[in-house]
Amino acid sequence: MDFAKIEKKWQDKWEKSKCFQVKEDSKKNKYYVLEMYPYPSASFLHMGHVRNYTLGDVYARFKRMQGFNVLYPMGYDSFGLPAETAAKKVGIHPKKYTEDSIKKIMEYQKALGNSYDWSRVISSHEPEYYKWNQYFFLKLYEKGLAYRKKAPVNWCNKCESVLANEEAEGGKCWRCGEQVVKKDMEQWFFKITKYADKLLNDLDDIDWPEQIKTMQRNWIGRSPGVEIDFEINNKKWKVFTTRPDTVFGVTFLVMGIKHPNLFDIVTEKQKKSVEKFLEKINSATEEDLNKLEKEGVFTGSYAINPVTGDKVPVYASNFVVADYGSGMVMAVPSHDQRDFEFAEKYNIPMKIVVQPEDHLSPERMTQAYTGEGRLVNSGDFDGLLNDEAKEHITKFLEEKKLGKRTVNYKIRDWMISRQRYWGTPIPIIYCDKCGEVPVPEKELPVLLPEKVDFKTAGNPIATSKTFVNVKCPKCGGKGRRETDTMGGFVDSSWYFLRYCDPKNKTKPFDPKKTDYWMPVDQYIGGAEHAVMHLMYARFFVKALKDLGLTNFNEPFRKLFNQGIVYKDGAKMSKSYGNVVYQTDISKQYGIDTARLFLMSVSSPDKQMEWNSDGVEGSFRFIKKVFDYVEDVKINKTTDAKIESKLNKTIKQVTEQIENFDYNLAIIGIRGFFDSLPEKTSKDVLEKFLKLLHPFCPHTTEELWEKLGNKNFISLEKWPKFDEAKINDKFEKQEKDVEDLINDINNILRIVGDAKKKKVFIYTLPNEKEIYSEYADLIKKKTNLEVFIFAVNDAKKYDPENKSKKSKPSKPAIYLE
RNA sequence: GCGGGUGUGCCAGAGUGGUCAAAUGGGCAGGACUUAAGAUCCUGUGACUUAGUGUCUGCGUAGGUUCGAACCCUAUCACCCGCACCA
Repeated sequence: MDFAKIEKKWQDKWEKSKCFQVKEDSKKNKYYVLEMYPYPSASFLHMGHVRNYTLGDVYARFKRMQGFNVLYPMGYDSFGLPAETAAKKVGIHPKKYTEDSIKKIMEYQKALGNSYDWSRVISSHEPEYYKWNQYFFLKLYEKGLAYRKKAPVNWCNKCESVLANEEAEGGKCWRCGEQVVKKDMEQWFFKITKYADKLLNDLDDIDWPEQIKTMQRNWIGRSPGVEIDFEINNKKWKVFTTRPDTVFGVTFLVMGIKHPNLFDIVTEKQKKSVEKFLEKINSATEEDLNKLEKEGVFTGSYAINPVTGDKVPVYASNFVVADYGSGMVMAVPSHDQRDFEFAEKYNIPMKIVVQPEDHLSPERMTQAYTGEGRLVNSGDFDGLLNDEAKEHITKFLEEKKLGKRTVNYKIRDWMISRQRYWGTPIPIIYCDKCGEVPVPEKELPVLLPEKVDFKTAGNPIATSKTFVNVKCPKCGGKGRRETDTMGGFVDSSWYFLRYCDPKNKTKPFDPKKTDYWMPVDQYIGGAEHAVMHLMYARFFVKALKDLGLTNFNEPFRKLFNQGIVYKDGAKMSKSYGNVVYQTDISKQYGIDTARLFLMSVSSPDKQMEWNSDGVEGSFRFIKKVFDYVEDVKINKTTDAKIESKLNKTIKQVTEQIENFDYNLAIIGIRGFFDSLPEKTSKDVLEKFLKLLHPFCPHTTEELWEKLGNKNFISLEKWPKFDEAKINDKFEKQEKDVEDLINDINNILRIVGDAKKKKVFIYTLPNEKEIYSEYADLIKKKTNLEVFIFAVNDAKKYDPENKSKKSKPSKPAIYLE
């Protein structure tokens, strides 16, 4: 079996025949299988990649054989930092670096034998692709969904450059080691928050792992509550709370120290101490900030509690997030742990307003009470269960115009701008007269300048004068082009749409085509994208729908998270130095072995420990199949036993592949193969090959051809099972025979006498025929000469009269 | 701290109330074949016991529910992954 030759042969044939290229066909049901497109940073594939791609290919091949029109494309997420870093370090242009990598990766991917439609390859760094990023940006900008505002970025003073989070790890600049500071700079955003509710609610309609949905729900962080007006120095300030039931217990207010209007309420007298406090917090490094406990400072002002009229002090503290809610909270130390800790530290009194059965008293409390109880010290609301009181007090506040219901979200707008070269230029021009001016659509794409200086600090793109200095599209005056580029998540938010129509020159895609193919039926990728890519892509699709460009709500109907491949206790990756390359295995055993092995060791959604030992087993199996099919004698008929087992196997394997229980499916296929007799029918063989095909496409194509078929097994119909042919009687028989064999072997072991050469089996008269059918098997498994008698057989050989022990399904045994 | 997950035999990994001493593969041991090695095939692989039997121990640890638990519940430990003061 020359697997290298076989692989090459079929990969060439597939490519030449274009058999995996698809087009829209209204007569056929479509199925869109997609793996998250890879970032082409590494020019090799390791077992983690092979596992991921095989996972998708098995599904695509399975669905194709089931008669679906399967779209299964591949492409490259080719913009991004690593290429730029390489350019700076080694002096290779990111474009060359990227395109070289893509070439290599593609070569390795093709060697996997996956059934991609290679005519649809896209790379996001190509102008034909990123042009449409710019187009979408302009559309979103028109609708007010793209906007610019100040936001903090990582900044290195020495390099005078913005740093990506990865470059600012540990709060130090990766290049010079300088302390990284947070600096407010103008940044571009997409208004994902506008879609918060849709993003949350539509999760119910998609078939994703619960874990990912939960992560997205938490990330969106919807919390309904009330905004209450507190008066400070005769001015109303809004305060958001989810616990209006505790409003009578407010003993102080806290404003976030980053609140833009903090100094409006700081009194002259307190100014110095507030400033000192801010200085202290600001000088702390990013790392220390996370460990910092709740600290605060009195602002000098007092607020009036709208329901009690009490005057309570207003503090500023680091524990309040300035850009959530109103950036200020009402503190109820008796019923909120954070407020409790703060109050203890600064000796602020507390007031109990929710009283549980076992009475609380402020003196004895060691932590806040956040449970259920009845209201006390709350005026007319006393006696209500606090849960009911929430609603009553909210109504009261609304009636008295002291507050109103609102919903807050944790999710923030999506910051898309990067002060980086290797990305899509943002199509905006700044003009002294006209301000921020979008580039007219017909001037797209705004090409990324190739000749830039990677040596100087800052964003390399800014070194291209021809790029930066342009005329204002509005007034023709002097303009300056935006030098920020879009982060890579913009690219990956719609690439699955481009696959539907990858060569379209006039539009990002033809809606007729996306309407046919979308949504992606089965998306496959790592869980690490739970709240980034998967959220952005959902937002994008929803926004595009509102722009009238598409007709569907969700991009990915089903999602499957593959498990990570580990080795020596760490995730397989180049940086850990524990990679096993695709070629390490394929050279020695062939790629089908690698595929089969990876799919059989464990459930695909679980992490797995790489262990090369097991590969042998998969290799042996493929070899056995190969030898068997080459030498098998073809029988015209098939006996009912095999027929039953075959149909049962088809039934189970079909279900198992559908549910991604690939490991179990393979066990079933192997089990069926083991039960094949020396002679078998072509039909059985062909069905068996079809079941195996998604896992071992090359081997099965080769054997399919050997059986005299001229077409591709890849395009054959998935076998159907016939429930009527499944007969459990055979299974019972098999089990009985197996028991018998075990018994014989058991006796052999007990007597410890290797001299036994013959086994005499005494069955009930009506069972003799059944056991006789298995005589060969019994011989094989016991290594004894087999004689089978019915108990009433007058001529039977039975010197010890064992035959009287015979029972139904349990023949008697005598060894000699 | 919160949320999610995992913990099974020498190893990897199935199994989620009885049919479980626990699939499948690997490793290891023994046997067949062979001049030999390899390949292939068969058997065994918790303990004790037994002409095909029976008993005990056992699925992170400790309890509980049940006629019955690897599987359900409670507590606990370990590891992994997210989020991280969101009022």
